[in-house]
Amino acid sequence: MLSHKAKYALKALLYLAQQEETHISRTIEIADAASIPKKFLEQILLDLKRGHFVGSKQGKFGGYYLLKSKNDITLADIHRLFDGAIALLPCASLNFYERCSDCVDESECLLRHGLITIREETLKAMQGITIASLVKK
Amino acid sequence: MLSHKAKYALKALLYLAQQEETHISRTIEIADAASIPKKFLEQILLDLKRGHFVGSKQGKFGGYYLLKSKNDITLADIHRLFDGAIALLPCASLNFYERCSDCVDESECLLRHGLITIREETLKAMQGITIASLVKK
DNA sequence: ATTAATTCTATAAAACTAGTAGAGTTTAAA
DNA sequence: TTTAAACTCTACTAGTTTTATAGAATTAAT
Repeated sequence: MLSHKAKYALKALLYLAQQEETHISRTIEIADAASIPKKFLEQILLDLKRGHFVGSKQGKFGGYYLLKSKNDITLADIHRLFDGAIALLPCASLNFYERCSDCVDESECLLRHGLITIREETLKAMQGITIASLVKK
Repeated sequence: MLSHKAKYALKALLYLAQQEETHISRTIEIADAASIPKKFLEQILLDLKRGHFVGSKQGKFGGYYLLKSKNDITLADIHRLFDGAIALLPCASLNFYERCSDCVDESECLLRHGLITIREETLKAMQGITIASLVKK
């Protein structure tokens, strides 16, 4: 399941993607339009900025705008940024790999093989969903 | 990501699936073989019993055994029993449907459509992984 | 009776989540 | 140069969930 943070991030990105290219959106504007607590959204937008998905302009008349193309922001990207690994266990993860403490021999683990298959399929599906594809629907 | 409970449940089921059909496994035996805290495993096995995946025999020489065929226990089943919805948001879930409190018009939600697609693909993949398929690898 | 097992309920510590608070910084414009 | 409006940053908190642990009750075989 997605955290609220990830869900709010996606809603915010969808909002930004629907504005004109040159438009700069204030936090409060996004928060109101997408029903997101403003102070919470502030943190989320900063995370999205640190992830180089959005850019910001500070000061009066400042705000946020899409930095990456909406075709290049995938569900997988946002999941990883806010909720971490796509895989069901760290030992089956590409970007968040970690060994299981209770694992004797990883290469012999029956579970891991299946979970890697799942990760491959889920990742492919999640990379197929972009902000652009969501807006078009 | 899977909870430890779900992971332990899968490891326990894999252990049971590798025993002879008539064999009854004690909790401590499974716990030792699969490196699972015994008292924690007790709860998990009870959950699996209530979910009709395993059966039990009480008293001396009692223990647990597979109730369902290992071909009929899927990763999706275990995920749902211990970790709930397969979908990334409750509004995109089949078995754990719930409306988003911040949603104005669900049929208009851009996010939901994409998440339903993901759920369909993930579910199909997870239903393809059975205890039997994991043991065979 | 005794032993060995499951079953049940309660508890507790740690981690995580969701959200809030408030001070600081930056920028545009009057 | 002052003011207003915005982003930026750090800390905090309340609540929930997770991961167990403890111990008593029940069941069944010998």
